[in-house]
Amino acid sequence: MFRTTTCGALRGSDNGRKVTLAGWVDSARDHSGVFFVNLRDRYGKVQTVFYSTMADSSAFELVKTLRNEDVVQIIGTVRLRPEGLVNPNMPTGEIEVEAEKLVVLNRSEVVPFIPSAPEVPSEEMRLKYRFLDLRRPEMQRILVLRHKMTKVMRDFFDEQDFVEVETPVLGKSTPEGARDYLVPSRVSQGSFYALPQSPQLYKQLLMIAGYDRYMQIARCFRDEDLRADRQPEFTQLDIEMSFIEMEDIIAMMSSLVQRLMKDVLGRELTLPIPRMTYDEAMERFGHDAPDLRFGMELKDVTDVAKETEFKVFRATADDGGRVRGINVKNAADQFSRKDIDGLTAWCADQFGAKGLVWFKVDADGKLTGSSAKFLAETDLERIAAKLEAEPNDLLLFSCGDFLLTCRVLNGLRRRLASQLKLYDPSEMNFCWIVKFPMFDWSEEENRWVAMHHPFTAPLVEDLEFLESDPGRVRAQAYDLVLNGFEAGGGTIRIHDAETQNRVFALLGMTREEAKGQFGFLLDALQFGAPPHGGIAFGLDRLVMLFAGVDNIRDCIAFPKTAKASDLMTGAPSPVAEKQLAELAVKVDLPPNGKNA
RNA sequence: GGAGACGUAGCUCAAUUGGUUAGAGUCCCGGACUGUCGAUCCGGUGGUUGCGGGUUCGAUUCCCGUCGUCUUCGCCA
Repeated sequence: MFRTTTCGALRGSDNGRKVTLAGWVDSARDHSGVFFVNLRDRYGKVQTVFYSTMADSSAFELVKTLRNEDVVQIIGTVRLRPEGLVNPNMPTGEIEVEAEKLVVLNRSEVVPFIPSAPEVPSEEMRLKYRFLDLRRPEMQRILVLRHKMTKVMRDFFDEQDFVEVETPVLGKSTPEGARDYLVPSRVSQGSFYALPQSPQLYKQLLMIAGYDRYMQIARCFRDEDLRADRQPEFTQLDIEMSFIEMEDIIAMMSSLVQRLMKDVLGRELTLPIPRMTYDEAMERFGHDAPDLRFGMELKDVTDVAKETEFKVFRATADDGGRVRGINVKNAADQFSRKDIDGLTAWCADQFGAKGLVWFKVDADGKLTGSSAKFLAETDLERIAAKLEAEPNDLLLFSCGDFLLTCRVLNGLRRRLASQLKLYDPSEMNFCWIVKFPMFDWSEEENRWVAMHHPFTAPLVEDLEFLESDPGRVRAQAYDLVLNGFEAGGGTIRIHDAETQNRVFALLGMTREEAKGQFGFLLDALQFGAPPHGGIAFGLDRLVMLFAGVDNIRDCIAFPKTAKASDLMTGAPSPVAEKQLAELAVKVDLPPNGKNA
């Protein structure tokens, strides 16, 4: 037997047990007559001790040659540590293993970095030597947490009669949505598969096929630029149900989240999860995924702006724009003029804000600041009242069209809350956002585009405006928000061909175009499609939030860099001419082609 | 596609307004030590300052380009 126990398992009660351990050398300490080796595996660490007086003297010579990350097997006896030498910082600190035999299973070269070192190496090093990085306890904690979460998900849905079905990875490219990853076909030269952005259409077809409760932990691909919380290859918990309404999905998923909180983090979550409409979220927080762990809500003062002579305010209001602001409570003394200029420049750079109007509240509750002199006393008082200004508050205002003020104030709100530590980072704050708009007007394409996807069902009460006032139509859509991140989202689908065709028409798609792209779905809708809907959670992001880390790469075993490359394997890479020839693919780099 | 930050020893970092031989910790090598646990102590090896160009008497430092990593805007139905 290679090992009779793991490195993290031994306790005082194992005193006297003869054990065989196997693992990596975490540290080796030479005290001449006594030699300590801390042995590590994914279950923990245990101290082993070698004495110069041990029976097998060759083992004592051998142990002196051990270096970090050598893989060894140690046979010995568990001993309670002598009095005063117990290490309370180690779970196995009550005991040590007195070695009798040492087998070197494999020597390690000198490692580029030591997994147990206190300083974390640069991310570049970690990604290049990911196998070493994954030896770090923090990475093991996250990957095990991820496993627990997917296990809870599978158990939960299994108990509710869901069926896990795998859908294809090689699929058909569709023009809507994100850029596709393409895979050339050898058998049909000149034709391409697309990797799925999500299993959306397949899961709807499964509903039509009668699998009324479907789940999948599905890999999805989107060839778009990356972010701290976005990878080109990511995982969704994908759900679809038949004969249900939005309330059923929300209840089901709320219950899952409650279970995850309980089983994974040991924390209670009281249901129901609060709800907010999209309009309310945009009005109060400037974003459709508001972070509700802190206040600093957006307040509108456009009506004051309309009546004032202060040009910045007045012009905005007269142009049909909005003047909105936030109150940074009790922070005026923490922001110098220079700091505020810094915030203004940041807003200009990040969101295209023309400027910020700011006031500080003095000890008498009066607004002061460079813009105060342009405003009448009564206007200042009205503004102060609307923002519930108190002495030493800092008020920041953004002027412009509604969406600009949303972007600017949401950005400021998040940045300042983080900077001023206005929330408990360990809080898990869930919220459902409902009643999203169906369509967005695209200036670029000069047409309406679907905000979710073109199979989303409109709210029944808004159906009548579908042609007359598309901007007014709201969708049967719902997002779960956790700590200001969109954790997941879903919709009730259109299940009749007539409504589907009306939506396609509004999106500027002819019947022929729709048929060409989604013909199989339109066909299927005519063969007995049940009412259905579903949702998908971003698993990597959910793990990130449950693990309390701020980076999705730490939640994926082998992630990609911001340029979508894998520093360990070197993917993507050029391929042999022969491979390209088989696929009838020609590489045509631009003259300044940056490709290697 | 745009913006910003960073790139110095194997690793983590320092280096004053641009100024002598680019330092420290760790790792590694050698030595000491019978109770350490981020061991300690003594000694030693280790550098094309990412790469290319420019300014300068002199560049880790300033400028331009380029590559890489990160953050972010656009983008992500």
